[in-house]
Amino acid sequence: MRYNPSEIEPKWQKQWLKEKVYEPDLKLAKNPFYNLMMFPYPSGEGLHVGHAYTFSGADLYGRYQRMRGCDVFQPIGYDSFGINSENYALKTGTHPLDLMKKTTDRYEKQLKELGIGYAWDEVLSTHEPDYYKWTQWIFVQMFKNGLAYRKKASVNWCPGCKTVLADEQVVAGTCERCDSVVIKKELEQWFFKITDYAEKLLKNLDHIDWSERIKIAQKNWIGKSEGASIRFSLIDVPGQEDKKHFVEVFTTRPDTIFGTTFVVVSPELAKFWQVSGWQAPDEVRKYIKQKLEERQNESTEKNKSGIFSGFSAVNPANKEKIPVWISDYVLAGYGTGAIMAVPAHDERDFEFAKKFKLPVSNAPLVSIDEGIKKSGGIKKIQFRLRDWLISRQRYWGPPIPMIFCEKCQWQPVPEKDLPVKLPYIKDFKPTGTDKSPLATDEKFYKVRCPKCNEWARRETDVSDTFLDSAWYYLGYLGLSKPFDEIRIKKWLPVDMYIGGAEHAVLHLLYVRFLAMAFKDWELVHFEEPFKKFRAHGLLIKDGAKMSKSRGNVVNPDEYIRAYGADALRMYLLFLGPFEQGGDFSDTGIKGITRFLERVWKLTPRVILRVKPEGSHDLPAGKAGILRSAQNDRGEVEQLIHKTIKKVTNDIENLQYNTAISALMILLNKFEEETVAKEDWEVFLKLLAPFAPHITEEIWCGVLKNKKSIHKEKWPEFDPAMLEEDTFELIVQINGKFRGRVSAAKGISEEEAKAKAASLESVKTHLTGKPKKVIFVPDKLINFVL
RNA sequence: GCUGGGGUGGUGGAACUGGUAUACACGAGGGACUUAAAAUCCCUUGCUCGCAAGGGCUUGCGGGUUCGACUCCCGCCCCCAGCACCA
Repeated sequence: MRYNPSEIEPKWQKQWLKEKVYEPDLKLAKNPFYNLMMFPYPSGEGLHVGHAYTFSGADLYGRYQRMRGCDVFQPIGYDSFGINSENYALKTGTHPLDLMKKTTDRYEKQLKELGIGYAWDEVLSTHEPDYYKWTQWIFVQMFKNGLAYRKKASVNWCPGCKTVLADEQVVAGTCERCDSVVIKKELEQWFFKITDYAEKLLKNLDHIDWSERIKIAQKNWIGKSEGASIRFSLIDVPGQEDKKHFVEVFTTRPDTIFGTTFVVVSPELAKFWQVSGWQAPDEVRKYIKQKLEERQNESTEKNKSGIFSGFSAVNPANKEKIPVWISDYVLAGYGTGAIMAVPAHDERDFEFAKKFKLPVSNAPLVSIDEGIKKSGGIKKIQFRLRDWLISRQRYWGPPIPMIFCEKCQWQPVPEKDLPVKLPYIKDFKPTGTDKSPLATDEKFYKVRCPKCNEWARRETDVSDTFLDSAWYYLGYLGLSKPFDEIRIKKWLPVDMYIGGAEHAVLHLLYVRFLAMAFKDWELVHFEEPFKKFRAHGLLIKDGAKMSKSRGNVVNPDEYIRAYGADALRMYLLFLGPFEQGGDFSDTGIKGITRFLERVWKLTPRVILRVKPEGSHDLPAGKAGILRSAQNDRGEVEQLIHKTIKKVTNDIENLQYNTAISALMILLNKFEEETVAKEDWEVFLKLLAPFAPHITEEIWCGVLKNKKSIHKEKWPEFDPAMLEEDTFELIVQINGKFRGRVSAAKGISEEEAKAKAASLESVKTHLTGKPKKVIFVPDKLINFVL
């Protein structure tokens, strides 16, 4: 019988579903383990091989935990709301609602063909009213708790996606999604007050078990700076001579206060002064106007420009009169929008001073505390993190559940009226204005005020997709009641979360923020939703990222068809360390196919307990010696225990590539031997998380076991078996390897010397008496000449 | 520029706490089987000098510490990811 994955794989996939192998009892599970992986957004192209890679790696971990005796909950769903899905709908001219059914069905089929062990009973899609009812409910709670507010601000606008974006979605001045250059617009929008949690978001990073690179990215993004806020009085401001004015700056270097030679303010702050009565000279007005316009259209230039305001400030520390400049190198949205410039200690200030021939002081430094004291400043902590802009002027998202009434102002939709259903709008194209397409549907937006019952207007923007995904791990526990206390206590926080590093300051930050809010509202008992998070690497092709534009995207379907899901999964994980990613090439998959075929072929030989065919006339060599040795069994048994240890450790550390190599080594050994059935069973169990179908077929189909191998107990190694009484003594001369010799453990230096000296290769090099001998017990001996 | 990760054979990649560099695969070459091919099995395979025995060299580059360095220290170069005028 040949190994035929296309026959056995679908068979077991069906059987597993039927037996509910991957459906733990959410209420009664005794040993819960929540194994979560980032859910995909269903793109029209279907699942690609990158998904296959990450899901295989995460599934392997879950399978391992199941065999370790855990009730593993491994759910899946679709991040189906949002601009990505909507854009695809626009491209194909299909309504996203009609599209979703088709695409999620396709994903489900593909995921099942990969043999990922999901709890399909709990599958969810964020665009379904059952789900977004709770997304909206969370919005309402945010509003009621003062964490959702409206503010007119200069916000990021993506001309490609025709909507505003959060700071986190702007990558190097361009849209994270469509690469358009993001511009600034002055708009009134909904924000979530993530900054309230800046300190906690930062502090908790110290104790959560997350991939280091994600923690660092979040730390930088939150960007805590400790410094001082210092006031500089302004003198002779034209048009304001009669009043006392000052400018407040934020600095992390109050110790350099005596070196301050000028003050710089952002064009935005200058504009504000102008509006407040400052009569600026014409060329200054012109400059401000021009810079403000530029900031609308392009990301900030590094070429510093600037202009003298015409008036001065007083350095509070030494009472020196210094000029006030206006420049675009000072940001409006950070600190106070004004800085004290210390060219002697700040590269940017130095550059600016050089360009405009401003003085550079060499005044000495003082201590930070003294600097603050002398300048009359106060200590201040400043974060780089800004509030989360949550509204989107698009169609395909959960309508923001708010109503505006002229009399009562903003009112949340009463909870009993949730969900606010997204109406089916035929023309769902973004309008390009600051209004969502929902604003064209009078039936939708014309409502009664929930408070006074007068006619009012419903909010027509939808919320950011990242709000949908910021709580989905709760949704899997049951959409009828996602905050069910018993289930939450049992399953959360999530034991293991695996996903992409690209979400470091997006999803992974938002999801922590929401959990902290939930904790404060006493909905959950944890601040941190994921005990452990690991970022997987990126699967690349020919050294480059896979992308549609490069045309190097690999579809997993054809590989499943040609080699089977087991081979594909195992091959992907063999490419490199899971946290580092790998380079996909289709030649390497053959190696895994050969391996699985050899596993398949060895099975009948194990049952019959025969040596491999043709073993008698194998040439003497590694194999020949092994067979003739008396202690065959001992050596094989030791290797089995070594392999159990290695595979176990490697899975724990997500080093699947080396675990697979250890399994290959064991198989190579088995092929030279007569294998005992119990040893073979150990091997199959170790292989089961890597290749779930073939191992199940052998386990149940060939070996006639009743219970699925995936519910079997993970093998344990006996540490005593790993102890050896002999070791390979390494012999070096001048630190260079010259040979090795087997020796009993614990031999003395003298014995080792004698043993080493008897080696031919040593004799030829050991000329004369060594100056020194280095002896490392049970390891090596080094003669220094 | 800053932060993090990395640079090892023809390729993907191994290597404990400083102690045999190149595990495991892929590819390549040779052989067996076959009418032939595929598949399979066996052997070889870091580079280099040598008929051979054997020698020399080799973990991005240059130094250092050490009996001994892929591993530690100093100085550089390159690649990937993130941040980027955050005062």
